Amino acid sequence: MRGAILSVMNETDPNRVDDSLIALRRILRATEQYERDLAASAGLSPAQLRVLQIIAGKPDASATPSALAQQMGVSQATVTSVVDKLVARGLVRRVPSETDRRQTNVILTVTGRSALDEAPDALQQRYVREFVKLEDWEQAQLVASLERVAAMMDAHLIDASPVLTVGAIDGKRK
Amino acid sequence: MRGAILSVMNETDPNRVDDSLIALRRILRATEQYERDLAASAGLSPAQLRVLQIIAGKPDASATPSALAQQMGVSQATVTSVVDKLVARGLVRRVPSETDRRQTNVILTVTGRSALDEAPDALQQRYVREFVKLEDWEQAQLVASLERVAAMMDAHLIDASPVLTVGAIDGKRK
DNA sequence: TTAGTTGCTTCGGTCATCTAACTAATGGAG
DNA sequence: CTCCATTAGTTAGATGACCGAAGCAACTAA
Repeated sequence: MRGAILSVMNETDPNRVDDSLIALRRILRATEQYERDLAASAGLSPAQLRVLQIIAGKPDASATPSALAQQMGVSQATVTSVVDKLVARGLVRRVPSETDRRQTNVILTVTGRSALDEAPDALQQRYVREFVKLEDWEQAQLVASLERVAAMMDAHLIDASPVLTVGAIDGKRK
Repeated sequence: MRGAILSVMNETDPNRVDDSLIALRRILRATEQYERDLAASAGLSPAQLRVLQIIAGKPDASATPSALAQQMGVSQATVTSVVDKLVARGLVRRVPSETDRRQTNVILTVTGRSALDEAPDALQQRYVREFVKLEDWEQAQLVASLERVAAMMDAHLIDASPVLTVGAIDGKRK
């Protein structure tokens, strides 16, 4: 790797910033890569998978397009097109809301549910397996650090809502 | 409820795995979002920016399409199209290799270089600013944790090559 | 009732990406 | 020195994600 490039120093060791950024990059890359493979093997695109996961994470297994858009950080128009595809595959269904007829609830079908079960969360798999092996204090440490980093990064970003399928985790450790 | 995995201490952790995954998700989302904003403000797409960064990170500010493809984890065809766009904007140039005429070197133009200078690395900006504020031990802690997580995630993935623009880092304060 | 707001879809684009050819150069086996 | 397999890149043709703007309902207030 590189190294001596930034040598001069005063207070903060620049290599540390560097190291942390590199580690972050690795994490990002690994995740992206994995997400792609995963989606591919499940016959779903990452975005489609994400929608399924978000919906599945809701208590009633349903969500409105606008909620999805917000959670995913994309526009409603985008959600519409992704949902279209999921509908076409019979993984979700659009059900008009009864309380407000402008709203549509996107709900999982049985097929969709099982498709999801086939495809574990992108981050999980390998990571979770390793994680549970750690000592208690190490886990706590990691969580604290990650949250710290997350806080540093998304400070201004509204609501980074966890998508993240608690369900899938439960499934594992039951 | 859950967490039967740990026994020793008070059964603190109501799902740490969860927490860590959520934090990770936040990090990913923040990064993606930021990358988009950034790219938008620089008039470049994320992929284009990434190519520029990788090239700039090379000692001679040049890289072959295949090298780019590998580092980015995409196909050569993709690189070709991204590079096409960069060429169209005059940010890079294709220069046939002299040693092997099958090869092409993609090099930064002056314009490309300055475009890059305008656009700091996606991860940096906010994150780095916060990072350097931390106490020394906290930084060390974070780095260790991040590396640990990275190792857990990319175990099998080859080469997570740091793209990451050493240049932009010392740009922060030299 | 009328006007404004909200939720969603439709439309027309751009960009990233892929796989499958295809072209050109290289380099090794005869 | 001549073939041909291999390697580097590009071209072609698709699909998907995404966006902004425009359109349409349905709600909400005045």
